[in-house]
Amino acid sequence: MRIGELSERSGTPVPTIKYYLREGLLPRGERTGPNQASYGEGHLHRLRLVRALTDVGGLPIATTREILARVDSPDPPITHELLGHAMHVLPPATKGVATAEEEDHGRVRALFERRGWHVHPQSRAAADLAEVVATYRRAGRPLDDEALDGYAATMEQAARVDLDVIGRVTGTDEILESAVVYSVLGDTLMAVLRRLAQADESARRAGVVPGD
Amino acid sequence: MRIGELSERSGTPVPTIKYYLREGLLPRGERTGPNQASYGEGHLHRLRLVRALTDVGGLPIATTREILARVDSPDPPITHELLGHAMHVLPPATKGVATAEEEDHGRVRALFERRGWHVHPQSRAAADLAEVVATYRRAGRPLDDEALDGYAATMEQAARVDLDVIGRVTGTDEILESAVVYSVLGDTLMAVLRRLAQADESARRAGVVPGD
DNA sequence: CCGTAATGGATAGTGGAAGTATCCAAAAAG
DNA sequence: CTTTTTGGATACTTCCACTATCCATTACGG
Repeated sequence: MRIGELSERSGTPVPTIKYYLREGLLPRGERTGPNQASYGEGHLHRLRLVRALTDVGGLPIATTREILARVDSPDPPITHELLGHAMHVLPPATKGVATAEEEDHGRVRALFERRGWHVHPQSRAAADLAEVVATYRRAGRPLDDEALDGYAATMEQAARVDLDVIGRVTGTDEILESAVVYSVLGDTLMAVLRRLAQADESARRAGVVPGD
Repeated sequence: MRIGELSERSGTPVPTIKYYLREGLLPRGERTGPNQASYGEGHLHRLRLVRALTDVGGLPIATTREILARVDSPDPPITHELLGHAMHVLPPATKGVATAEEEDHGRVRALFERRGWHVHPQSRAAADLAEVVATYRRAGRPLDDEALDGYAATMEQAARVDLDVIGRVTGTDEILESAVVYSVLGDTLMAVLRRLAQADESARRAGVVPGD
């Protein structure tokens, strides 16, 4: 197909597709003449993936390009760590603006200890967590250990659902892509479901009989 | 205090504080002369709140202003629905770019039914959820009912932790602000904890003995 | 007391991100 | 055989979140 059909079928304007081609988010089509190229179903799939990650996942274009490059790279992730590897592909959850104090890092290490989490305390994710903990504190709403444990336990459950869902995907080369999709869109999904669950729980506690 | 100290104590550059004053995110200080004004601890608190919501919560300036305006407004939220009300103050979780089909809305209604959620299917949050469900589908990774239920159950648990934490806050006028902080920063916290829990769960399933 | 620095407030400018618009000669379509 | 579309390059636009500059005052340090 040519770019017009790609645009039609994906709902993306032609100039935007050209922009993604320039930026390397979408591979060029196969050249068939001086001003002709042909795109396949793979291009359409990739384009839909880009829109999902950027529009709903909220990823910047530059981050999306890096993630896709790693998803495409044929270097062999050891099967045994394929899923753990997929996590490395993911974008950082924070912008790294606030800086955490030793106090916050200590609380993060203690949390890992309590939950038996197998995570290197120097990892990027651990630093992100300390940053978020520090932000709660500075905003005047510190998180106590009970709350932190409660949220951690909740996310353990979410992670089990994630891995179950990803585990259902067959095809080694599809696993990495699906891990990215489920993880990135998962953040947005969690946020939306959490708002709904909050509203419901709030009504429930206010004494509104469910199903009323 | 004057603007220099406010800047010092909050870690925010003076020009940025002036920008927030212009944009109405921070109330003006009390005028004490033609070019002098004095700020109090309340201003410092508000400034830290703004930085928490924008830097770590990722909210745009305009959204932050609207939220703060509602937090400030003294119109009486009925105690019985104060927490549910707080949810209305919150920003939408999606940008409303993708459009869901009837199929997606149907799945959302069915989910509400299965979980006994007390939510109006025409609400903004329900539309957001349908949009996210549609995005998974278009990205070629549809969510089945089992996964959706699993995530919903997880977020019910998160919401219970949220309401427990918010419930510990005393002082009626503080509750709305804390509900906003916990909800907004909670999204980021969930995302970070989920990455960590995913990595741990992934290692666990790969046969790495925990605590090894 | 006096020179330097900081202040409140207004107005203008910057830099990055994500597209849009325009142009072109060469196909393609009706 | 005229009109539209195409691939590709280059230039332009819009929005956002700040920064910089300016100015007539205070405030501060020696």
